[in-house]
Amino acid sequence: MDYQFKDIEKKWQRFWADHQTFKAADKTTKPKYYVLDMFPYPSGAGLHVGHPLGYIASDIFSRYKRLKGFNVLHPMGYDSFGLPAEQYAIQTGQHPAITTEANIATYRRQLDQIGFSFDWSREVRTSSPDYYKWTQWIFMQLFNSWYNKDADKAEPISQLVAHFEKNGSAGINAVCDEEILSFTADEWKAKSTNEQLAELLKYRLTYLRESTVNWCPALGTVLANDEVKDGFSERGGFPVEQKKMMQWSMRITAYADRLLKGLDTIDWPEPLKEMQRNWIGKSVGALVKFKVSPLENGIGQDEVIEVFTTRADTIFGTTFLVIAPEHELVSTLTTAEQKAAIEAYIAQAKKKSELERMADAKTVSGAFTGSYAINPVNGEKVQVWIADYVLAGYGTGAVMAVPSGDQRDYLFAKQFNLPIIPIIDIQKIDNEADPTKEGHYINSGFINGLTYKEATAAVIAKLEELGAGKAKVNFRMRDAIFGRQRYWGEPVPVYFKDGLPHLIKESELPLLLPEVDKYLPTESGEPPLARAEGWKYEGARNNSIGNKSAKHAGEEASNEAHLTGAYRETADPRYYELLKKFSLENRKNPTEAENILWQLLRKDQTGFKIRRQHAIGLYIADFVCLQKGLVIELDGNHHKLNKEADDERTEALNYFGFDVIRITNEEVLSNANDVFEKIKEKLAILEDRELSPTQPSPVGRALKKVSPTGGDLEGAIYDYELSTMPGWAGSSWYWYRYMDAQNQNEFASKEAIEYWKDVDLYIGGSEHATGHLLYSRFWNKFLKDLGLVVEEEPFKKLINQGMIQGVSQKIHISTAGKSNMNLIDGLPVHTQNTETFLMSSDRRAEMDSNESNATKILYNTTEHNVDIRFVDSKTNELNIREYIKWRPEYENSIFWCSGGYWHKNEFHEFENSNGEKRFFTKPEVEKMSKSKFNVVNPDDLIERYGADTLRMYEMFLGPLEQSKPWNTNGIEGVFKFLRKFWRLFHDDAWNFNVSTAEPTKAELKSLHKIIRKVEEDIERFSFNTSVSSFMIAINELTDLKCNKKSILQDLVIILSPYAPHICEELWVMLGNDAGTLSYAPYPKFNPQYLIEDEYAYPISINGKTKMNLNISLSLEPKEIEAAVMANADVNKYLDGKTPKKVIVVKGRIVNIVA
RNA sequence: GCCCAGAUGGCGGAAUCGGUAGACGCGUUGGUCUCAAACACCAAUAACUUCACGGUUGUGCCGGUUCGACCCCGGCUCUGGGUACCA
Repeated sequence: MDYQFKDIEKKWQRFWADHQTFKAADKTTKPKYYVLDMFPYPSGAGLHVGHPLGYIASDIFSRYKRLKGFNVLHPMGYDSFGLPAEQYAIQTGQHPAITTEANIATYRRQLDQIGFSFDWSREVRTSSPDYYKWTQWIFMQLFNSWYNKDADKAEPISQLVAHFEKNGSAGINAVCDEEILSFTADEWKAKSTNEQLAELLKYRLTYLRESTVNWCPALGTVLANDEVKDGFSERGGFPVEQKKMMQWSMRITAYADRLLKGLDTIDWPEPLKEMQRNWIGKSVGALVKFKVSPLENGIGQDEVIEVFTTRADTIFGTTFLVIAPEHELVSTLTTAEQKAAIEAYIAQAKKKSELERMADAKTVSGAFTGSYAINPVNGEKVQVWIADYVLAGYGTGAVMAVPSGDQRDYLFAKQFNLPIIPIIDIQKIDNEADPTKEGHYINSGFINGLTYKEATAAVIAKLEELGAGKAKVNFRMRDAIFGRQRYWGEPVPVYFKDGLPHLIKESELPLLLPEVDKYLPTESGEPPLARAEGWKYEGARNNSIGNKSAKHAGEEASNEAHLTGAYRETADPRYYELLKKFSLENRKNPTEAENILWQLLRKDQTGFKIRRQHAIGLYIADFVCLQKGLVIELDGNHHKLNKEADDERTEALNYFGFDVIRITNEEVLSNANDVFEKIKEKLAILEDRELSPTQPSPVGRALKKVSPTGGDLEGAIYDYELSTMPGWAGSSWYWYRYMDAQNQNEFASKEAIEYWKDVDLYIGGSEHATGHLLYSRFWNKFLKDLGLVVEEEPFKKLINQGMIQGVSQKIHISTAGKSNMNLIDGLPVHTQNTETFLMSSDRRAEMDSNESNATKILYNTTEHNVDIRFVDSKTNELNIREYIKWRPEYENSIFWCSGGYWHKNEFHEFENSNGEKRFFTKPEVEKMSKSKFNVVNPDDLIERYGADTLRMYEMFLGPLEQSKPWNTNGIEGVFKFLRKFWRLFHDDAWNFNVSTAEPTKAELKSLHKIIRKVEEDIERFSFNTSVSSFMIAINELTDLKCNKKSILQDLVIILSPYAPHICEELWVMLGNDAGTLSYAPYPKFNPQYLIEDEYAYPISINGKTKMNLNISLSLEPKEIEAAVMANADVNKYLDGKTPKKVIVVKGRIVNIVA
């Protein structure tokens, strides 16, 4: 039978699934090999041909390693939390879990039909509670750890507490916040629990702090630095602004040095390592303190400006200081005369958006504060300026400006006429700064005459002696923000009590993601999780609730409230005592109006319970009916509030779900009964308020329940953290889960981790360079510090597969729509109000190069993408009929070619034209994407050629690591190759026909050439060249008419990683057991078969090859030279000249210098 | 601006250690088969030149090292990626 790829592929895919052929063993004597693909996000768009590229490479490698006798772990799963599903949920109301599920199904179907050898029994999904339980668990370990710089590793926070109890804060060398307290052991013990917790938060590896974040209003979330491009969100391209928010952060900076050093130990592409190095941004320099020269009024006394510099050696060239506009000393240092200028500058700098600042990078701006600082090494007074080229977030937010050595300082000095002092003898500073480190110092006090190295050491020593500075290493990398104001992510296993974060119990994991009515922030800007009803942590009840999920605890609480009818309201606990005091005082001293109204409202006279002076959030309502959610406010002399404040109260109360009616004191005093009736009416029409006493406060999340008149409800319910973890949380440890995916007790067992250790080969895109790949290394190092994993680096060898771009087809369409064209005397002519025209690319090019600008303007067109289905990829000819079906608005349009035009399916030829009748589009390489209509779907190709052809063709395209445009044109060549391979096993009538005869020398040579070649190629990940070699081998064997079983069987094994389906089929036809091919031993290369007696030496004269000469390989160079010189043809080329020299490289070449 | 990677026929690419540049595939051209088309098969295919044998040029550009350079060195140009007032 001919090669029936469809049946074969289906059959074997089912066989592999049914027999779990690729299940990795847990206990084995085989050496392990772990091949991993970067975690895919299952997007709704499905796969295009670019996606499987890396998977095919890793699959070939995995299959190859199995043949080589390794126990291979090659898993696949889904990074299934993330923005696209959530965006879709917002638009459609569809739960992201459902969308995700559907996307995964599509993804899986597409993966399966390519024939990957994944061990699906280990599949993981980050959005599954079984999985994110452990993401939350790792978060808890981070929370419970601090970084001990002396030990250079993370340690349990309990060790830190033990130290505090014994020695106080002395002797601790930690990576922590800047504002830590100093205390003795006794002082520590005297602190309240909350004070202690607040202090410990400054040390924890995951901690809360107010950070300036990239806030994207359109997405309603905070973005990581690498998710922001040029002031816009990478996803969606929405504007991003800076905003201060309380955020969870990860103290990745603790690991900065180890992350940097580790790069030298791993086999990754150099550009990728370089990106990480830049991102970490280590700079070695010094911290220098400049004392502020006090003003006449004494202001600035004792103030010090700290600067960071990498060129301490240039300190004598400092002619002014520049501090960031946001620097904390700006207001202190600004003199009265300069105040206006400084304020104006700050206002202007604030207004500038990120984008404008970037566009503006060349213009120099700044303002003088009026103050001076003193250079510690020479006592000179220098001016202190502010300028936005100094960034508040880097170093100390202040620089010592050395205009002779730093270009930005130089431009600044020129702009504002500040002095420029040369400090190195060979410095050339006439036109620009010269940052040289060569030469000897001048104008530099005690370092005059020294060289760079000597000077740097001398300056730092001097600074230390003066107490004015010290050597310091600075990192560009910032701690990573670890919260997203989003729904579709892991909940943070934290609740708040007294405004402080506490972990839930380990036994309560996973903290399930609650259901919400909408996937949007609340009206007050709280994250979507604030919408979850009854989603609260119930502290005191925990013991009785036991292991039940926290969501259940919340439900129970609200059920109970229903039973008792207890409508209760939340007061802000931070102000609870104060609020209680005020409300009691108010109650004791009511105004006259209040008193009158209270007599009418009390004791259920309205039919409902009314409370007075009751705290809600930060406010004390005059009267409130909690059941109906009605607040009655008395305005007048009592409150002395202006209208604005009243409105604010109303808004806040509305937010809590209350209606507010306002009554003036006069109304009550003049006619109390009318007011009473009005209130009764209002109460009658209002529905009962929903029993969800859980709305968060806009003033703070740390709410707890208090009774209406005060008094803490014991066993209170606490708020959970409402933000969720960022996308990188789940992917920062997933490779460990694959080692032991079903484990219910640990994220992975010790045995599994000790066996699999790390990823031997990791394949994926370089877009993860500063995100996933950095965070993963960070978490891995942390887990290692805790003794949970064994390797310092998780990904030993990494390969970036290149991007596959699409080829778009562009069409030129008249700009102004139906206004530009008419047909006059059979020629398209520009007039008004007629038809659109479309221009063939050759016509457009012709017009652009030959005709006047006026014509070009007249026939102005814009480029539009055409679906590539309507274009012949070889000729770029557009199928106009099909195109019109797709875009019916162009049904009556004119399709203008170089030799005429098409109109309503008729071609009108121009007179005397020899131009084209065909309508061409313009191909252009760009990103493959649905919106560009240039997506090539692997499903279509598999339908036409089969998975084996697709796999081999993707590899054949070119080097794995190189980016390249997809072009389907060559795929037939690969298909032909497979068919030719199939043919080797069959006679002319397609009957299976294999001979058991002994192979010939030539056949063995072909076989062993390919065995060695493929082995070498796979080991260096050069898959494209091995496909070529297969073609050569099959061509050779076809020429030899080889159908020897011993040759073909080995060939089946070595080809099977590339084209597994056809090989499985042939393997069985050759008489082997089904399913044994995947673990067959790789054929052993025998160099004996390649030994030659003769070699066709290329003979070159002066380096130019002229001819080949067969010479025995046993001859030595001298003999070869003699043989060559004796040859008649060689002498013909020499044309009588005597050679000056003859170079002979045995087995390589002969070169005659004439 | 800085850092990194790359540039080879009409196209994708090969040349693994400084040793025959253009393997393999696509496309194109010619041929066989066919009533015809498709498929399949055979042959040619870097450019220039020559009826042909052959000759000349040729791996982005300029120069160097070497018996010999796509490969090593120096200086540029262009393309792609990363990154940015980082002190």
